[in-house]
Amino acid sequence: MLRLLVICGPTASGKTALAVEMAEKLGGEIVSADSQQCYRGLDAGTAKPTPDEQARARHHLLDVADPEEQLDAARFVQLADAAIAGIDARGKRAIVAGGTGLWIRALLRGLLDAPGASPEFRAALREEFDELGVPALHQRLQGIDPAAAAKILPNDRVRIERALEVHALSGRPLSELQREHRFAGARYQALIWFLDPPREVLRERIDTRTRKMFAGGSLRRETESLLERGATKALKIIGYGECADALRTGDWDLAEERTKARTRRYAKRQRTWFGKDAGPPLDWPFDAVRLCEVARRWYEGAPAGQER
RNA sequence: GGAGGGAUGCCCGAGCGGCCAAAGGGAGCAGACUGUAAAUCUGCCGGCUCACGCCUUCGAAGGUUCGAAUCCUUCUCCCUCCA
Repeated sequence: MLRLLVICGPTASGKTALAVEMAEKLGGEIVSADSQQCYRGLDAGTAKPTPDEQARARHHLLDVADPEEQLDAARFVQLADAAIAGIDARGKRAIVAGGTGLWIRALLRGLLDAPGASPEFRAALREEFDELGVPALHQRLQGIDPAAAAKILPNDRVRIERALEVHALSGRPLSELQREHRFAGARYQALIWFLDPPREVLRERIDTRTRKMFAGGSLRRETESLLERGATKALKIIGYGECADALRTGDWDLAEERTKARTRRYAKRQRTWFGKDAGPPLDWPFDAVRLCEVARRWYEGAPAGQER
């Protein structure tokens, strides 16, 4: 089984910088596991690796879709698998770096075998339940897949719709598929580094980054371009929606503050996720030189468990 | 100088005699997560307590009342209008 180094952690924790450094020192290429950096045209707002960073180390899965397209976890796994295979074939080392917990989990453990999202099915559901409300959807799920309904809260529209969709398209209840799958099988041998800076440090880094984001003109240009193209889905991404608001209201300070706050909450969710999935975080501050040695040994076949 | 309006929990803001430790929002804290995941959703959020509960809060000090964030008096500060 192929060996990978996975660098995860909350946004602004320094994943990119560490990944680039490791790639340079170890002869590696980076596979981005980021659900927003994969879109073209979203650079400043997603803190995508800069051209300079991309020149220092080869990156994969950046700019592989347009913002109006939907790149989901399953598609990500396909693309990442292909990228990793390519890296291996070139005799290089694959470094996965990113903050999208579900995507990393999916890459490492696979997703259950179920049909993909069906826009038609979702649209029909929306139409039918527009008036009735989300709890009514939950009621329906209760009748179809009680086990799934028990685990999904009555207002969680996204999950309820998905559970209904899986059943409607595959004929099997989602809860049953989940019971069989359980993320049980490993697809790669992964050395996982969870970057988790102290709260105050992360906050400061988020503030600084957001300030620069708004001070430079790129975020604004990118947002304007999204608005022109009607790529409204991208306005859900942290920073872009706030920027679009500011373009309308002129209140840039508010937009910046909101972006900072939203980023903080996002970072918290990431911490919660990785705290569970990735185990204890790396000591902070980390020693890149030592980590480099650790990674080298890992790629050379050191047994799991001795990677620290 | 005169006439009004206002001061509420970290912030904004509702409440205008009991059902008020005080709606709602924000921030903060914790958590869930199997093809939307930077999404979606949940809980906590004055103090003490595992809890029944107890204690201290609605600018300050007095007062009315069985009972006050809510009514009255004085004081402090803020805003608007007239001079």
